[in-house]
Amino acid sequence: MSLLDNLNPEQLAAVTLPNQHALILAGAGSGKTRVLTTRIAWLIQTGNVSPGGLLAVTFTNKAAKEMLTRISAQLPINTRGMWVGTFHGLCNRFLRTHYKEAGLPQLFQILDSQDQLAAIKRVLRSMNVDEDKFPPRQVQYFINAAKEEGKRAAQTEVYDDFSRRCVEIYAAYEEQCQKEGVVDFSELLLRTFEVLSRNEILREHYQNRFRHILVDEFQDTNRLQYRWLKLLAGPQTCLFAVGDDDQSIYRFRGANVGNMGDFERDYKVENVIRLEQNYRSHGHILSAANALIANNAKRLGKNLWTAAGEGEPLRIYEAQSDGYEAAWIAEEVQSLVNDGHMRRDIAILYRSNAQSRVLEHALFSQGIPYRVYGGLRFFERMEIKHALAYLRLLASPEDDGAFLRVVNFPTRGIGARSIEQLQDAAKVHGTSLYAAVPLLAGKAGTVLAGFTRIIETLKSETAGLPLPEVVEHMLEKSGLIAHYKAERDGADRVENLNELVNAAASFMQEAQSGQGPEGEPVDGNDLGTFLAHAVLESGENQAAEGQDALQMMTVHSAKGLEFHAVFITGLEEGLFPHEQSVNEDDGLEEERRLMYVAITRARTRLYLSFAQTRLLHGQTRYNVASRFIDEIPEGLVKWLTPKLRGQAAWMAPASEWPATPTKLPPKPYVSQSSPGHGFHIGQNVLHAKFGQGVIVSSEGQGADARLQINFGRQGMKWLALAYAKLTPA
DNA sequence: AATCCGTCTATTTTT
DNA sequence: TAGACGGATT
Repeated sequence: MSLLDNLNPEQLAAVTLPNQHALILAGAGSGKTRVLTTRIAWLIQTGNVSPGGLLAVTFTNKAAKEMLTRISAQLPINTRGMWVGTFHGLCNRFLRTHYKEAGLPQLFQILDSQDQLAAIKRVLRSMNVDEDKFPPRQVQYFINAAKEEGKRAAQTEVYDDFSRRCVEIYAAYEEQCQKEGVVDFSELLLRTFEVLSRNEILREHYQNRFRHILVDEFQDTNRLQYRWLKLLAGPQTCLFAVGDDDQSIYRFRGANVGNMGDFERDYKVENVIRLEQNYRSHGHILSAANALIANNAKRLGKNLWTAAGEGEPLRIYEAQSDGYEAAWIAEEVQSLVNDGHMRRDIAILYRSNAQSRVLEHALFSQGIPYRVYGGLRFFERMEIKHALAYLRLLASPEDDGAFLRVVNFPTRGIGARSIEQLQDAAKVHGTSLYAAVPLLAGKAGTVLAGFTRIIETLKSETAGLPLPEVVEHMLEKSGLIAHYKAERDGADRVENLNELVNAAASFMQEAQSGQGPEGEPVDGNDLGTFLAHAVLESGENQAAEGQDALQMMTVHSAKGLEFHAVFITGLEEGLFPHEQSVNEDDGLEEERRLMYVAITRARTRLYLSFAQTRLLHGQTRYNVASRFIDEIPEGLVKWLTPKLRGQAAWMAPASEWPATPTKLPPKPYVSQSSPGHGFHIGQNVLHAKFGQGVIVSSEGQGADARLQINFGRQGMKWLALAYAKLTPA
């Protein structure tokens, strides 16, 4: 069996491309990962390159891991020596090796976004900056945006008072990080980039080493990442970029689709290979996706096709309210399960996390097991962050962030006054907080010395111990376990802390088996390596797999996944496309790409649903169906509810009604709020012809608002507010 | 040091 | 509506 068996002509062309730069436009479900890994295997097998000459970069650890597994499955070689990992993981590896050239301490610590925010808050406080005028989050965004443009504070341009001050804060933040020996996520990239730019010897070394650089999800790269790639790629390096501009959905975090076009131009790419055969979805689903995305103007161009049949039409459901929508979905899921489908092969997708609530409620009351993706991950939990802070102090006492986090946690009578004195002393002597402790006299000095003694004792007691035992020891001696055991709802936290010991154990095990997270053996006993691992790979953001459960997630997190049946919910103007995106430059097109991603997740069955009314932020909103529904050709869809322009579904004759959910949500929706005009739901009104009635529901806003009114004997009517002469009764 | 209360805010997310 | 956060209270 050859590597190249069963590849289609385009895949084959991509895999066996001679040594040159290449851009692969890989549509959804077109076998992108397979091409990437087979290309690597092929390059090695044909002797084009040795594993050490390969660099493959991804965005997520999951993708990197998957790539390594698949390469190993295809080739009986050791993947050791190959650089496969995330941008951040690879930069970390580089900086650990060349810490001197990078001007970093050997055991530099990595800050995650939370830590970074805390560090920025400290800077703001030390500079006496008004946090109302300069919200820490905004400053964080500013700094990261600058770094992702490759700019230091000195090079960051200023256009107003706000940005001027932000640049000053940026400069102070840089200085603080340097002093404390910490590095944030974007710093990993920028620092590596700078070292490579300025150090010719190193640059040439790596340029000579890496003969082939492969990039996954190229449409998601930001400007700095692209420049980083350009720097690593020497005259003899072939760049192989795989991406899909139609699936570019991360502009909001700096992704620059333009990199694809730039790459084509910068490297005079002769071969743009399109992978357009889709192996995932049935015909109607693909046609819907193609038709929808054709509404975007800025595209490189691509049309998916499948050898599979047309399959079923897309099913569209219009619900009276979000509650009804959820109840209907729950019933439909149950009937799919009754038909023998696994719950894990069914997904409910939504645009924003807030939508999961109603859905969860309906699923819960029908007793359908489900898993919601997103939320806190293991290494981001408070108790874990505390534990890691103790470990960080063991590894590097200069880490003021870690120091402040746990100096008084669990509480040991070290108040704000003591900390303030300590900070002053540290500032005067130019030392870290930890090193400044012996400088303090009096009560503050005593209590603080008590803390450093704990750390010192811990350090000597754990010297030479295996990592899991170090962690176990730390949990005891720090008092963390005791603290959470004493706390009312601390049981889960204690469990998580114990899980940290297991995490350390399995980290070591993985390290000893020769496969570090980046594919190279690591010193499994190295506390510093474990800490970096914890930050860079903060773990699954979902608890135990366990039973067969329905999958719930945002459309963003569904990217790259596929399911037998998919529900795309909340397809309403304002929600999907989101109202905030519509104002953004290119926002609508990105929303459409998001919808494209959502549609292409489905293999055989796709449901689209929307609700006339939705409770959002404690207010009832009256919604119109999403324009994306209109963009799907009629011939591909089947309306489960009567398609009535602007009319409520329940106005249709009973015969046309779909099966009503048997279990309705407990409270459909009750609202007294009004959408802009003077009338509200439940209000009694008088009409010249129909007499007295009560407002049942409404839709639209302002001048084109329409009200549904129950006139009792005269029946239910929809009236346009602008024409019906209504008076409050 | 812990608890309470008012205020604010509310797309999308990986590293 | 609900959650997170900061400041004030006990």
